[in-house]
Amino acid sequence: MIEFDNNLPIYMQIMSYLKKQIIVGKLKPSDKIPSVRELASELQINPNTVQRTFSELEREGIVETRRGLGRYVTSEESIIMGIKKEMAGELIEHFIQGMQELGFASNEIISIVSDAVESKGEERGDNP
Amino acid sequence: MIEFDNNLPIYMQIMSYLKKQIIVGKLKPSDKIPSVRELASELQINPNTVQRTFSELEREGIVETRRGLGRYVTSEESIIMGIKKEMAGELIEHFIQGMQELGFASNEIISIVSDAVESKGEERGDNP
Amino acid sequence: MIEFDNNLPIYMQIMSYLKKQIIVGKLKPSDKIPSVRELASELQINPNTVQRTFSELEREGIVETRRGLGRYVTSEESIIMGIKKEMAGELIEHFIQGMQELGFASNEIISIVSDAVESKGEERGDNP
Amino acid sequence: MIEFDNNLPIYMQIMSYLKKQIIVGKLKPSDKIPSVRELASELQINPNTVQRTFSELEREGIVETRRGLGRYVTSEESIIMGIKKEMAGELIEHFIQGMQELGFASNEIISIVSDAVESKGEERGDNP
DNA sequence: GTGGTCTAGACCACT
DNA sequence: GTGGTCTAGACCACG
Repeated sequence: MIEFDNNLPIYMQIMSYLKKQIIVGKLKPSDKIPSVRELASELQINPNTVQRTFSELEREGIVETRRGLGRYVTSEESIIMGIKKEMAGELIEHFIQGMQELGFASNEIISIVSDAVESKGEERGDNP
Repeated sequence: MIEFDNNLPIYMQIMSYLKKQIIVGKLKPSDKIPSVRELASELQINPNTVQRTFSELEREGIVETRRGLGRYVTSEESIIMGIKKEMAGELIEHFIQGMQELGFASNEIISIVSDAVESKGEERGDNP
Repeated sequence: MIEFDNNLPIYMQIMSYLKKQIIVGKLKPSDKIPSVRELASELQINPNTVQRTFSELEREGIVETRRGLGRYVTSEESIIMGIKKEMAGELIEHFIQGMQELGFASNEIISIVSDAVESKGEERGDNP
Repeated sequence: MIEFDNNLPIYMQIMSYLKKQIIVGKLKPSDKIPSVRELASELQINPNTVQRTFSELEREGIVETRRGLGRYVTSEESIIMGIKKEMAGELIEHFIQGMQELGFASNEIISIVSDAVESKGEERGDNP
């Protein structure tokens, strides 16, 4: 289940949710993805909104439609790797540019990140 | 001059631009800030939009209006430090959560950031 | 093997494929055509889809069913000539109207077509 | 006013109509295009359908949205030339491939086109 | 005023 | 069953 954040369009939140599912391997290449109606009722949203999500994902080459059968995760792993790189690249770019604009020096940024991942890790028990 | 990104409200982009100016010290506490008309014509945007920017900044305590005199950056440095922390905190939170959702481990995140700040630094000649 | 274009119904793509086979003489009048099952497994599609293709072709008088024997290309050559004219007419009509709507003059259209058929011919070695 | 053809989605028909308007210069670079509501009421269709048309045109870089102001034809003429080439290229490709699959030889295709543009021209009085 | 999103519900073609 | 399109109407943020 997804918790929706009111500031971002729902269809984008589902897009990014599904992309992450694919990237971390919970949805594998050539897997069937839920139908529009299925996902809509599961997420308690309108089928049109789900439809839009899927259309966009298809435009990006991440899912493929087989007429009358349903939608499938693309079988081309290169595309999936591409999305991962793209999403990570955007995160990094946005983060570092933002920090530099706030006046943080390179070494400060690195040490802040180090501290943050450690405390995050502890939260999730990654750091026994 | 600001390059506007169409996905974000213009007034928010100006807000964050002005906040950064204050944080890095280009606008100092108690400095006068440009009038609505001035800024609007400089940025080629609707005065209403600038007006909204200022209202929001005022709501956050970052600028103060002195009737008949104009608007000024707050003189309370604690507020400015607060904004800096807040903006940095949001950046970090967003970044690390995003990277973890993409499946990156803590050490990967740190090394990616290290690489990125280095190459960024070189671009700008920070690393002689 | 046919490469399916997802934008057009599969049954129509097969229809047009079979019509062309007939027009160019690879399937001759009174030839037996493959059974539904055969064609379906050959093209890796649902038998229902093939069934539909055949029904439509039958409706147009292009194939005939002989009960218990199978389906055959019509023996009436006039029908075949008719299809050829019809398909060619549609192509031409669609093409010329489209080009004119794009603002191309008559002489431009002719010279573009001349250029195109020449380069196409070379590709296939028609122009030794 | 556009006459809608039931076989093609309305939003696509409007897209191609607007593209043609731009290509032939009835809509010029940087021209404002009608608002969603305007065009919807003019064409007697639902605003959502127009909205979709515009979104797609924007994705293709043909129109630009200025927040709160409206939509404008792109000012980059290179994009417009690109669409013209693309649309013409598709027409030609589709036409010639189709004719060749029907068994027409290169010289036949050329003479058929010549005949067709002449008669078309006469219809419209281009050939006094 | 503008565009962007969403819901609700319908119809259609395809497999 | 599947996806694709469309209508009707609503709400919101933006300028």
